[in-house]
Amino acid sequence: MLFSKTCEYAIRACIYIAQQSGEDKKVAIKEIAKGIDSPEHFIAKILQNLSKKGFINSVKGPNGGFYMDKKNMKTTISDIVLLIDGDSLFTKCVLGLKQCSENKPCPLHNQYKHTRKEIIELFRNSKIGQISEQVDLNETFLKLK
Amino acid sequence: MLFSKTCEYAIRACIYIAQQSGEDKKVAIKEIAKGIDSPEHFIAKILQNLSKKGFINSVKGPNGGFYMDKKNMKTTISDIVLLIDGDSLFTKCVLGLKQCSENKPCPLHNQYKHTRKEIIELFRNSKIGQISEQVDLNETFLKLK
DNA sequence: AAAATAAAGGATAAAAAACTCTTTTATTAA
DNA sequence: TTAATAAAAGAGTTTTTTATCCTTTATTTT
Ligand code: FES
Ligand code: FES
Repeated sequence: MLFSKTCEYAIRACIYIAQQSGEDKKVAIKEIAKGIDSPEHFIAKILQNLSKKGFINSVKGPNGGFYMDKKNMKTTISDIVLLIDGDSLFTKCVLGLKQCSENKPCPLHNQYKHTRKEIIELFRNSKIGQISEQVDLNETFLKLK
Repeated sequence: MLFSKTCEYAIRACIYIAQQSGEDKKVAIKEIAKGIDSPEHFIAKILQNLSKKGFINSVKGPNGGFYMDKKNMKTTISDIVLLIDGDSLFTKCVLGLKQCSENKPCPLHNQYKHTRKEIIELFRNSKIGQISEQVDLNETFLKLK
């Protein structure tokens, strides 16, 4: 498993919010939970955190909810992963050595470093705004029926 | 994190046993724990499991311990991962959708599938026997200092 | 045969991750 | 200005992962 459950939900939620909302249209927790098929109270906590860190925007009260402004549309998958799971996936030794380095590499280091670089690039190049468009076109999905 | 802690220890332990042991020379739990810098009682449990599944060989009593026969030298990292962590890393959706498929792909599926293939290949092509030789030559390491 | 050794097995404990519930605060609309 | 709404905040529970301890079994050496 690359990501924690929390991180999976966070990414799906961000994409959903980007796709469903606008400055005027907001989406409520309940709708998000349904839209990405996640536990309602759990995603609530995650959204709270994303909001506090400024990754998504929120408004309380009637007609309130979550939305994503232009700036936040540029957030990358990498940004979200770093916020939720930290940089372990990107920097830590795949076999759990205290640190990953070229001097004292683990037996998988030399092959794995290339794959890891690819992973990092992939997530760095994936912007929420652009991804949400694919979902909008029904090319990709955030939950299964 | 790609692997569970259990899986990291299991891989390191297998490589250590392959490198240190032979049909006549066996290594004890204590030495293994030191050699790969893992909790002694925890690695004991893991070795028990690896032994039961036939991934490593063991002998009880004085001068007993763990070793690895010719056949087990051919075990791959992939085999160990499948035993300990199951196939989630290789088959499950990276964003946690109920299933990963081409029909209903998640937003990361199309790029990620190539990376995943690389990961799978990398681990399938890494044989314990061959890896242990690198460690023997001090080219790669199982613990830091 | 007895004592010593080392893994196997089983039960438990601590920590982290996943998930839930209840109360409070901000905002809006009636 | 009151009632309703929806997120924020905080506390709590459950489950899984990580780790430890103790007893039993097998083997070997004395
Ligand atoms: S040292 Fe293990 S991945 Fe770099
Ligand atoms: S559907 Fe998500 S990785 Fe294939």
